[in-house]
Amino acid sequence: MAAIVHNEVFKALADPTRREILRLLGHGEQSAGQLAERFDMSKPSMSHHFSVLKQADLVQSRREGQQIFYSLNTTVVQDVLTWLWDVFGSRGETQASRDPT
Amino acid sequence: MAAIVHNEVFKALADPTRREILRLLGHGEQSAGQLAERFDMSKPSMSHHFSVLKQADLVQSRREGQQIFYSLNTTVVQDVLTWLWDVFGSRGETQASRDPT
DNA sequence: CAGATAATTAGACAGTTATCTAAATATCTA
DNA sequence: TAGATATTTAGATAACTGTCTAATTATCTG
Repeated sequence: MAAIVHNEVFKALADPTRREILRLLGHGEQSAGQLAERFDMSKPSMSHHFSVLKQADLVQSRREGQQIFYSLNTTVVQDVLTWLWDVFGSRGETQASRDPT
Repeated sequence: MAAIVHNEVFKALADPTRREILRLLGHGEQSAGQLAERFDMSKPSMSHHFSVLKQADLVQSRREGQQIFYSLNTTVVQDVLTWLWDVFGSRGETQASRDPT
């Protein structure tokens, strides 16, 4: 049940643009173009952010014709929540197994 | 209830050393020296990490004689949990208040 | 006060990251 | 196949970050 959270996940969350992308994807999947037009940033830069999120396994992608649709991968974020809860949430309670990073 | 999480908080969590510091502080407050001797890293480097954590308001410090004791600031992490939950936690369930945009 | 201890600040440096423009790849349609 | 559209890849660069050593500050004690 360890819920290992790789460093990539935290690094991916460290950028405000990427967090905003995740928040938008919270409304449902969107194409790269749809996402990109919401930001004042070049498309290659946006593509870079998609890549980081994908590498962290925070999002999934699917091609449909010329477009690529991104969506949240909620299970990984469950792991982040678990990590945070493990460190901060159980203050003063029984110390179960603890997972390094 | 918005639970604004500053960028500093996520940037602070992006480093594995800092996450380990937080984890250790989960057992209770510790002095800078006690924490530092757990890591294969110079004391100034550790001090830098303490500073980042403090700036993010993830930890608090208190001086006792020559030593400075650090402890978790759990309320800020509650905000992180809330942010994550807001984005990822309620997928597919009853749609409570969700941030517009 | 002088010396010891605990911790931080200052400054330098290597590695990483976010961003851009230009070029390439993939797909659709006429 | 040629052209249009959607997206990524390549390469460059400025800014940021983590680390170190050396120096400084703060506190305690004889």
